[in-house]
Parts: sequence; structure tokens; C-alpha cells
Amino acid sequence: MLKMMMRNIAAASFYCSSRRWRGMPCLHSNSTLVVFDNNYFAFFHSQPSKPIKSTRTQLDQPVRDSPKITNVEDAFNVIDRMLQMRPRPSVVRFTQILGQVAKLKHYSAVISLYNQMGVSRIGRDVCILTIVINCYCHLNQMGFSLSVLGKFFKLGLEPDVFTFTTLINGFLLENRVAEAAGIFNKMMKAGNCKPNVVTFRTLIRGFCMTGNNRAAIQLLRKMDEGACKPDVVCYSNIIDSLCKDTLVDDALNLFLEMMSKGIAPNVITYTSLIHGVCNLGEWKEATRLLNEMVSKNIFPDVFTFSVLVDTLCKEGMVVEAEGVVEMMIQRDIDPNTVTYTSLMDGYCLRGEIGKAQKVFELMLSKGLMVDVVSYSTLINGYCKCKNIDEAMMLLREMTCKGLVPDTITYSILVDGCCKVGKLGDAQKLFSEMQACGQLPNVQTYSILLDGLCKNRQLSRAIQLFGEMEAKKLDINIVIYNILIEGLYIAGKIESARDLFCGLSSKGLRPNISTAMVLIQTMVERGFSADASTMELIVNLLSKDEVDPALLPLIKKSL
DNA sequence: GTAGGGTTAG
Repeated sequence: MLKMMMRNIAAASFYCSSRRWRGMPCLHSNSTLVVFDNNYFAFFHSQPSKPIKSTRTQLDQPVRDSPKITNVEDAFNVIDRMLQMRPRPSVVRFTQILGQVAKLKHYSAVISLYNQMGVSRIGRDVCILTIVINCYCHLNQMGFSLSVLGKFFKLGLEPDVFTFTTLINGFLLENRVAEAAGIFNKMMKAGNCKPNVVTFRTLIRGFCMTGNNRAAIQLLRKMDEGACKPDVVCYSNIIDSLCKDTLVDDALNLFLEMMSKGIAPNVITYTSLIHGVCNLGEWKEATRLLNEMVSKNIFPDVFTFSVLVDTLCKEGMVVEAEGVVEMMIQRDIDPNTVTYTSLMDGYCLRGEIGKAQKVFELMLSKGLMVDVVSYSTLINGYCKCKNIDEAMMLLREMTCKGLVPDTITYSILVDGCCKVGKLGDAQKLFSEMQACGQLPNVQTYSILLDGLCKNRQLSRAIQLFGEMEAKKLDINIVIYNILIEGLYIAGKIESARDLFCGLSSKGLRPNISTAMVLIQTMVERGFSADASTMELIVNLLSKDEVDPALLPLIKKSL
């Protein structure tokens, strides 16, 4: 079926995809902003108001045919020259430059530029201030964003729908959904600044991000009631979220609903759906969707192809994935960092580290940016081949390049060290990551805990488990399985059984892994199943959850 | 002139 899918892709005709620009290191801000009290939404009122004096009514004509800013240095030079010009260029030109630098993701640079012009009239403009708020939002500095909002009131300016949508997005970037929804609700109630389609989209995305599909759909229904007409982006966001939650049928229903309303899907809508069905292994459906989109003159782009490359790689079909990459190049769709990283991972999964390394070098030779994920993928490949030295070299190399290894990078390395029995190095890395501000998560703990248990360092494992409890981490059944197994391996049968019997009191249910741990360790040690184990096995059997490969073992233990 | 959706690593 995958081959058929690939033939269909090959048969379609494509045009060139857009190229994406990746951010360079940002400058640091030394901005000083007005500290503002908490009543930053006092602005909202229920009746339309007379506009407070706004620079929007005093704008000069936009400057046409202005050169595009492609780097920060140019932006600083241009702004510097503009500030010295008499008469000074219009505020629109300043907005365009700041907007372009913000689009390049040089948020700190925008704030520095703003500080240069802040004392002049140019800095007292709704658009300019909104851009500054957006930059603070992207730098996760909501406090400063709200201070800039305070500046609006101090200057007698009226924040508009752009400003509040930006703030909603800022809160969402910090996972502060309730505060984002709070602004939205105030906008809905107020008469002077109603949410528009972008505001709706932003909050819909926020709900989706936190897995609250229901709230997102409710918002969509509110739009249907006439608040604002939903568009392809609103639908696509929810379709994507449903697909990520494997609720592909619901996503397809929403997709049909959207089309029945005359809202045309685009390449993003299709890519989300294809990703969703690929994740479920529904190749036939993926092919159908690919054919459907091409028949509508909607052509797969680098995202769509990357999904296909990743899916093929995860299925072990790396040769076919290479074929898709070749096809992309022939079609003038440049594979990007994500495409090649997926391919590298495919090779790593097959233990073909040499080929993964070659892909990595190809990325470098093509001038593609290698990021934390690319490095982590390659590090994982070396770890799986038990070449920890090379993996550690890559860790140092990425740090030298200014890349910051994250929790996943360290987790991969901790796992690699554990798997070759280097528990000392694993624990050093575990400390190093915390010293670097990368906090271990439940998965990192489970990796180290597993390493300690399997290497018979039970007392340290129990100590680590205590750390997790002290940190109030959400200890899941996987962690308990590791510890129960560790206790069994160490011959502490009673403690293992106590831990197992206490699971339900902690609101946890044993899963198939728990059963495997219990059965295997008991069989290995010649124990027969006790009442609680029997009960567990019977429950699992009745739910058809037992791996058939385990049945001989189960019989042996009964 | 400003806000804004889809692809990769444990």
C-alpha cells in the first residue's frame, strides 16, 4: 500500500514550496519599561467609545517599494538613518522594519530598536507598541508585555484587536490558558473591541494545545452563531488537534462539515489529516487523501513530504523514504532539517549509524541548519550502537555551536550510559543537566531508575524514587513497573508485592508490563502465582490484553 | 503598517 501511495505521489505534478528562514541568535535587551498595575483590562467597556487620540489618525502615507530587511544589522543601520532624517519618515516605515525583524524572530533586536526610538513620537504608536508586546510575548516575558500595555494608557492610546490578540497569544505561549480566555471573554462582552477571526483562531489553537478539543469546538460553534465566520485555519487547527489525539474519525467529520459549508481545505488541512491517518497505519486512507488533494490542485509541500518520510522511516522503510526525498528534489521542493532528521532517525532505528552520519554531513554540506533535534537524533543513534564516546563528543560539539541540549538530549545520553553499564556517567549527566537548567522529567527519571535497577543499585534507585515523590512528579505505572522489577531482581519479593498491592490505593492500575514483570520474575525464580497476581492475570486475560507470547509463561507460573 | 494553523529526537 505504501508503494502504491508513493506511485501516486510520483504521478502528481508539483510546484516549488516556500522556503523558511530560521532565526539567528538574538541580541539582549536592556529595555526599561513603565511598571504597571494589575488593572490592565480596565480599558474594556460595554458601549462603543469615542476614540481616544490615536496616532492611527495621524499617519503619513505608507512608503512604497521599501527594501526588505533580511538581517538585524541592516535593520539597526536603517533605523539609525531614519531617525536622523528630516523630515522623519512616516511611522508606517518604522512599523514595517520592526515587523520584518520580528518576523525573522529577532525579538530582542526589535526591543533594542524600539528603545532607540522610544523617546520620539514614533515610539508612541499603537502598531509599534503592539509589535513590542508581541516580542516580549515570544521571549516569555509577559510581565514586560503587560507593562507595555500600561504604556498605552499612560500615552492615551487605545489598544486594539491586534494588541489583545497578541496578549492572548502571549498568555498561551506560557500555557496560561485561563488568562488568555479571560481577555477573550472581556473582548466578547465589551462593545469597543470585538474578537475577529484571528482572535478566535488564536484561542482555538490555545485550547487545542492543551488538549481541550471540546472547548475549541465550542468556540467554533460560537462563531457559527454569528460572532465571526470560521475559516479554514479555525477548522484546520481543530482537525490537526483531533488527529494528534488519534481521533481521526472526528477530524474527518469536521473536515466534511467544513467543506459542506463551502470552506475549502488547503495543504495544511490535508497534511494534518494525512499525518493523522499515517500515525494509525491507515495507508489506504493516506493514499486516498493524497489523491484527493492533488485532484483539487492542492499539492503536497515540504511538510506533507516530511510526514511521509517520517512515517516510512518509522516503518523501517528507509529506502522508500530516500525515494520520497529524491522525488522532492526532482520536484524542486527542498527537503529541510526536519525531513533529513526524520531520515537520520530512520537509519538510526535500523542501527545504520554510518548512513545516519552521512545524512547529517549532507545537511551540513547543503548549508541546512542542524538543530537540537538533529543532534539529539544522531546522539541517540550512537547511543543505540553503544558508542557513548561519539555521542558525548556530539554533545560537546553542539554546545560549542551554541545549541542548548535539552531534556530529551540528556535523557538519550543518560539512557545510553545506563545501557552500557556506565551508571556513574549517567548520574553525572543527570546532575549536569540540572546544573544547566534542563530539568529531568518523569521520563528522564524512569530511564535512570531503570538503569539503576537493572544494574543492581537498588538503594540509589529507591533514593531517586524518593526524589520524584518529593518533587511531586506525576509518578506513573511505568515507574512502578521498573521499581517492582528492580525489587524482584534484588530478591526483595515482599517489598515488590507490597508495592504492587499498593498500586490501586494510589489510583494506578497495573498494565500489561506489570503483568510481564510479575510473571517473568516469578517464573525465573521458580515462584508460583499468589492470589493478587492470579487476579491480575485473569483481569488482563479477560480484557484480551495479554501478549500471546506470554501465554506459555503464564501457564508455567500457574 | 501590527496578531495568526501543519513536519523531526528520549
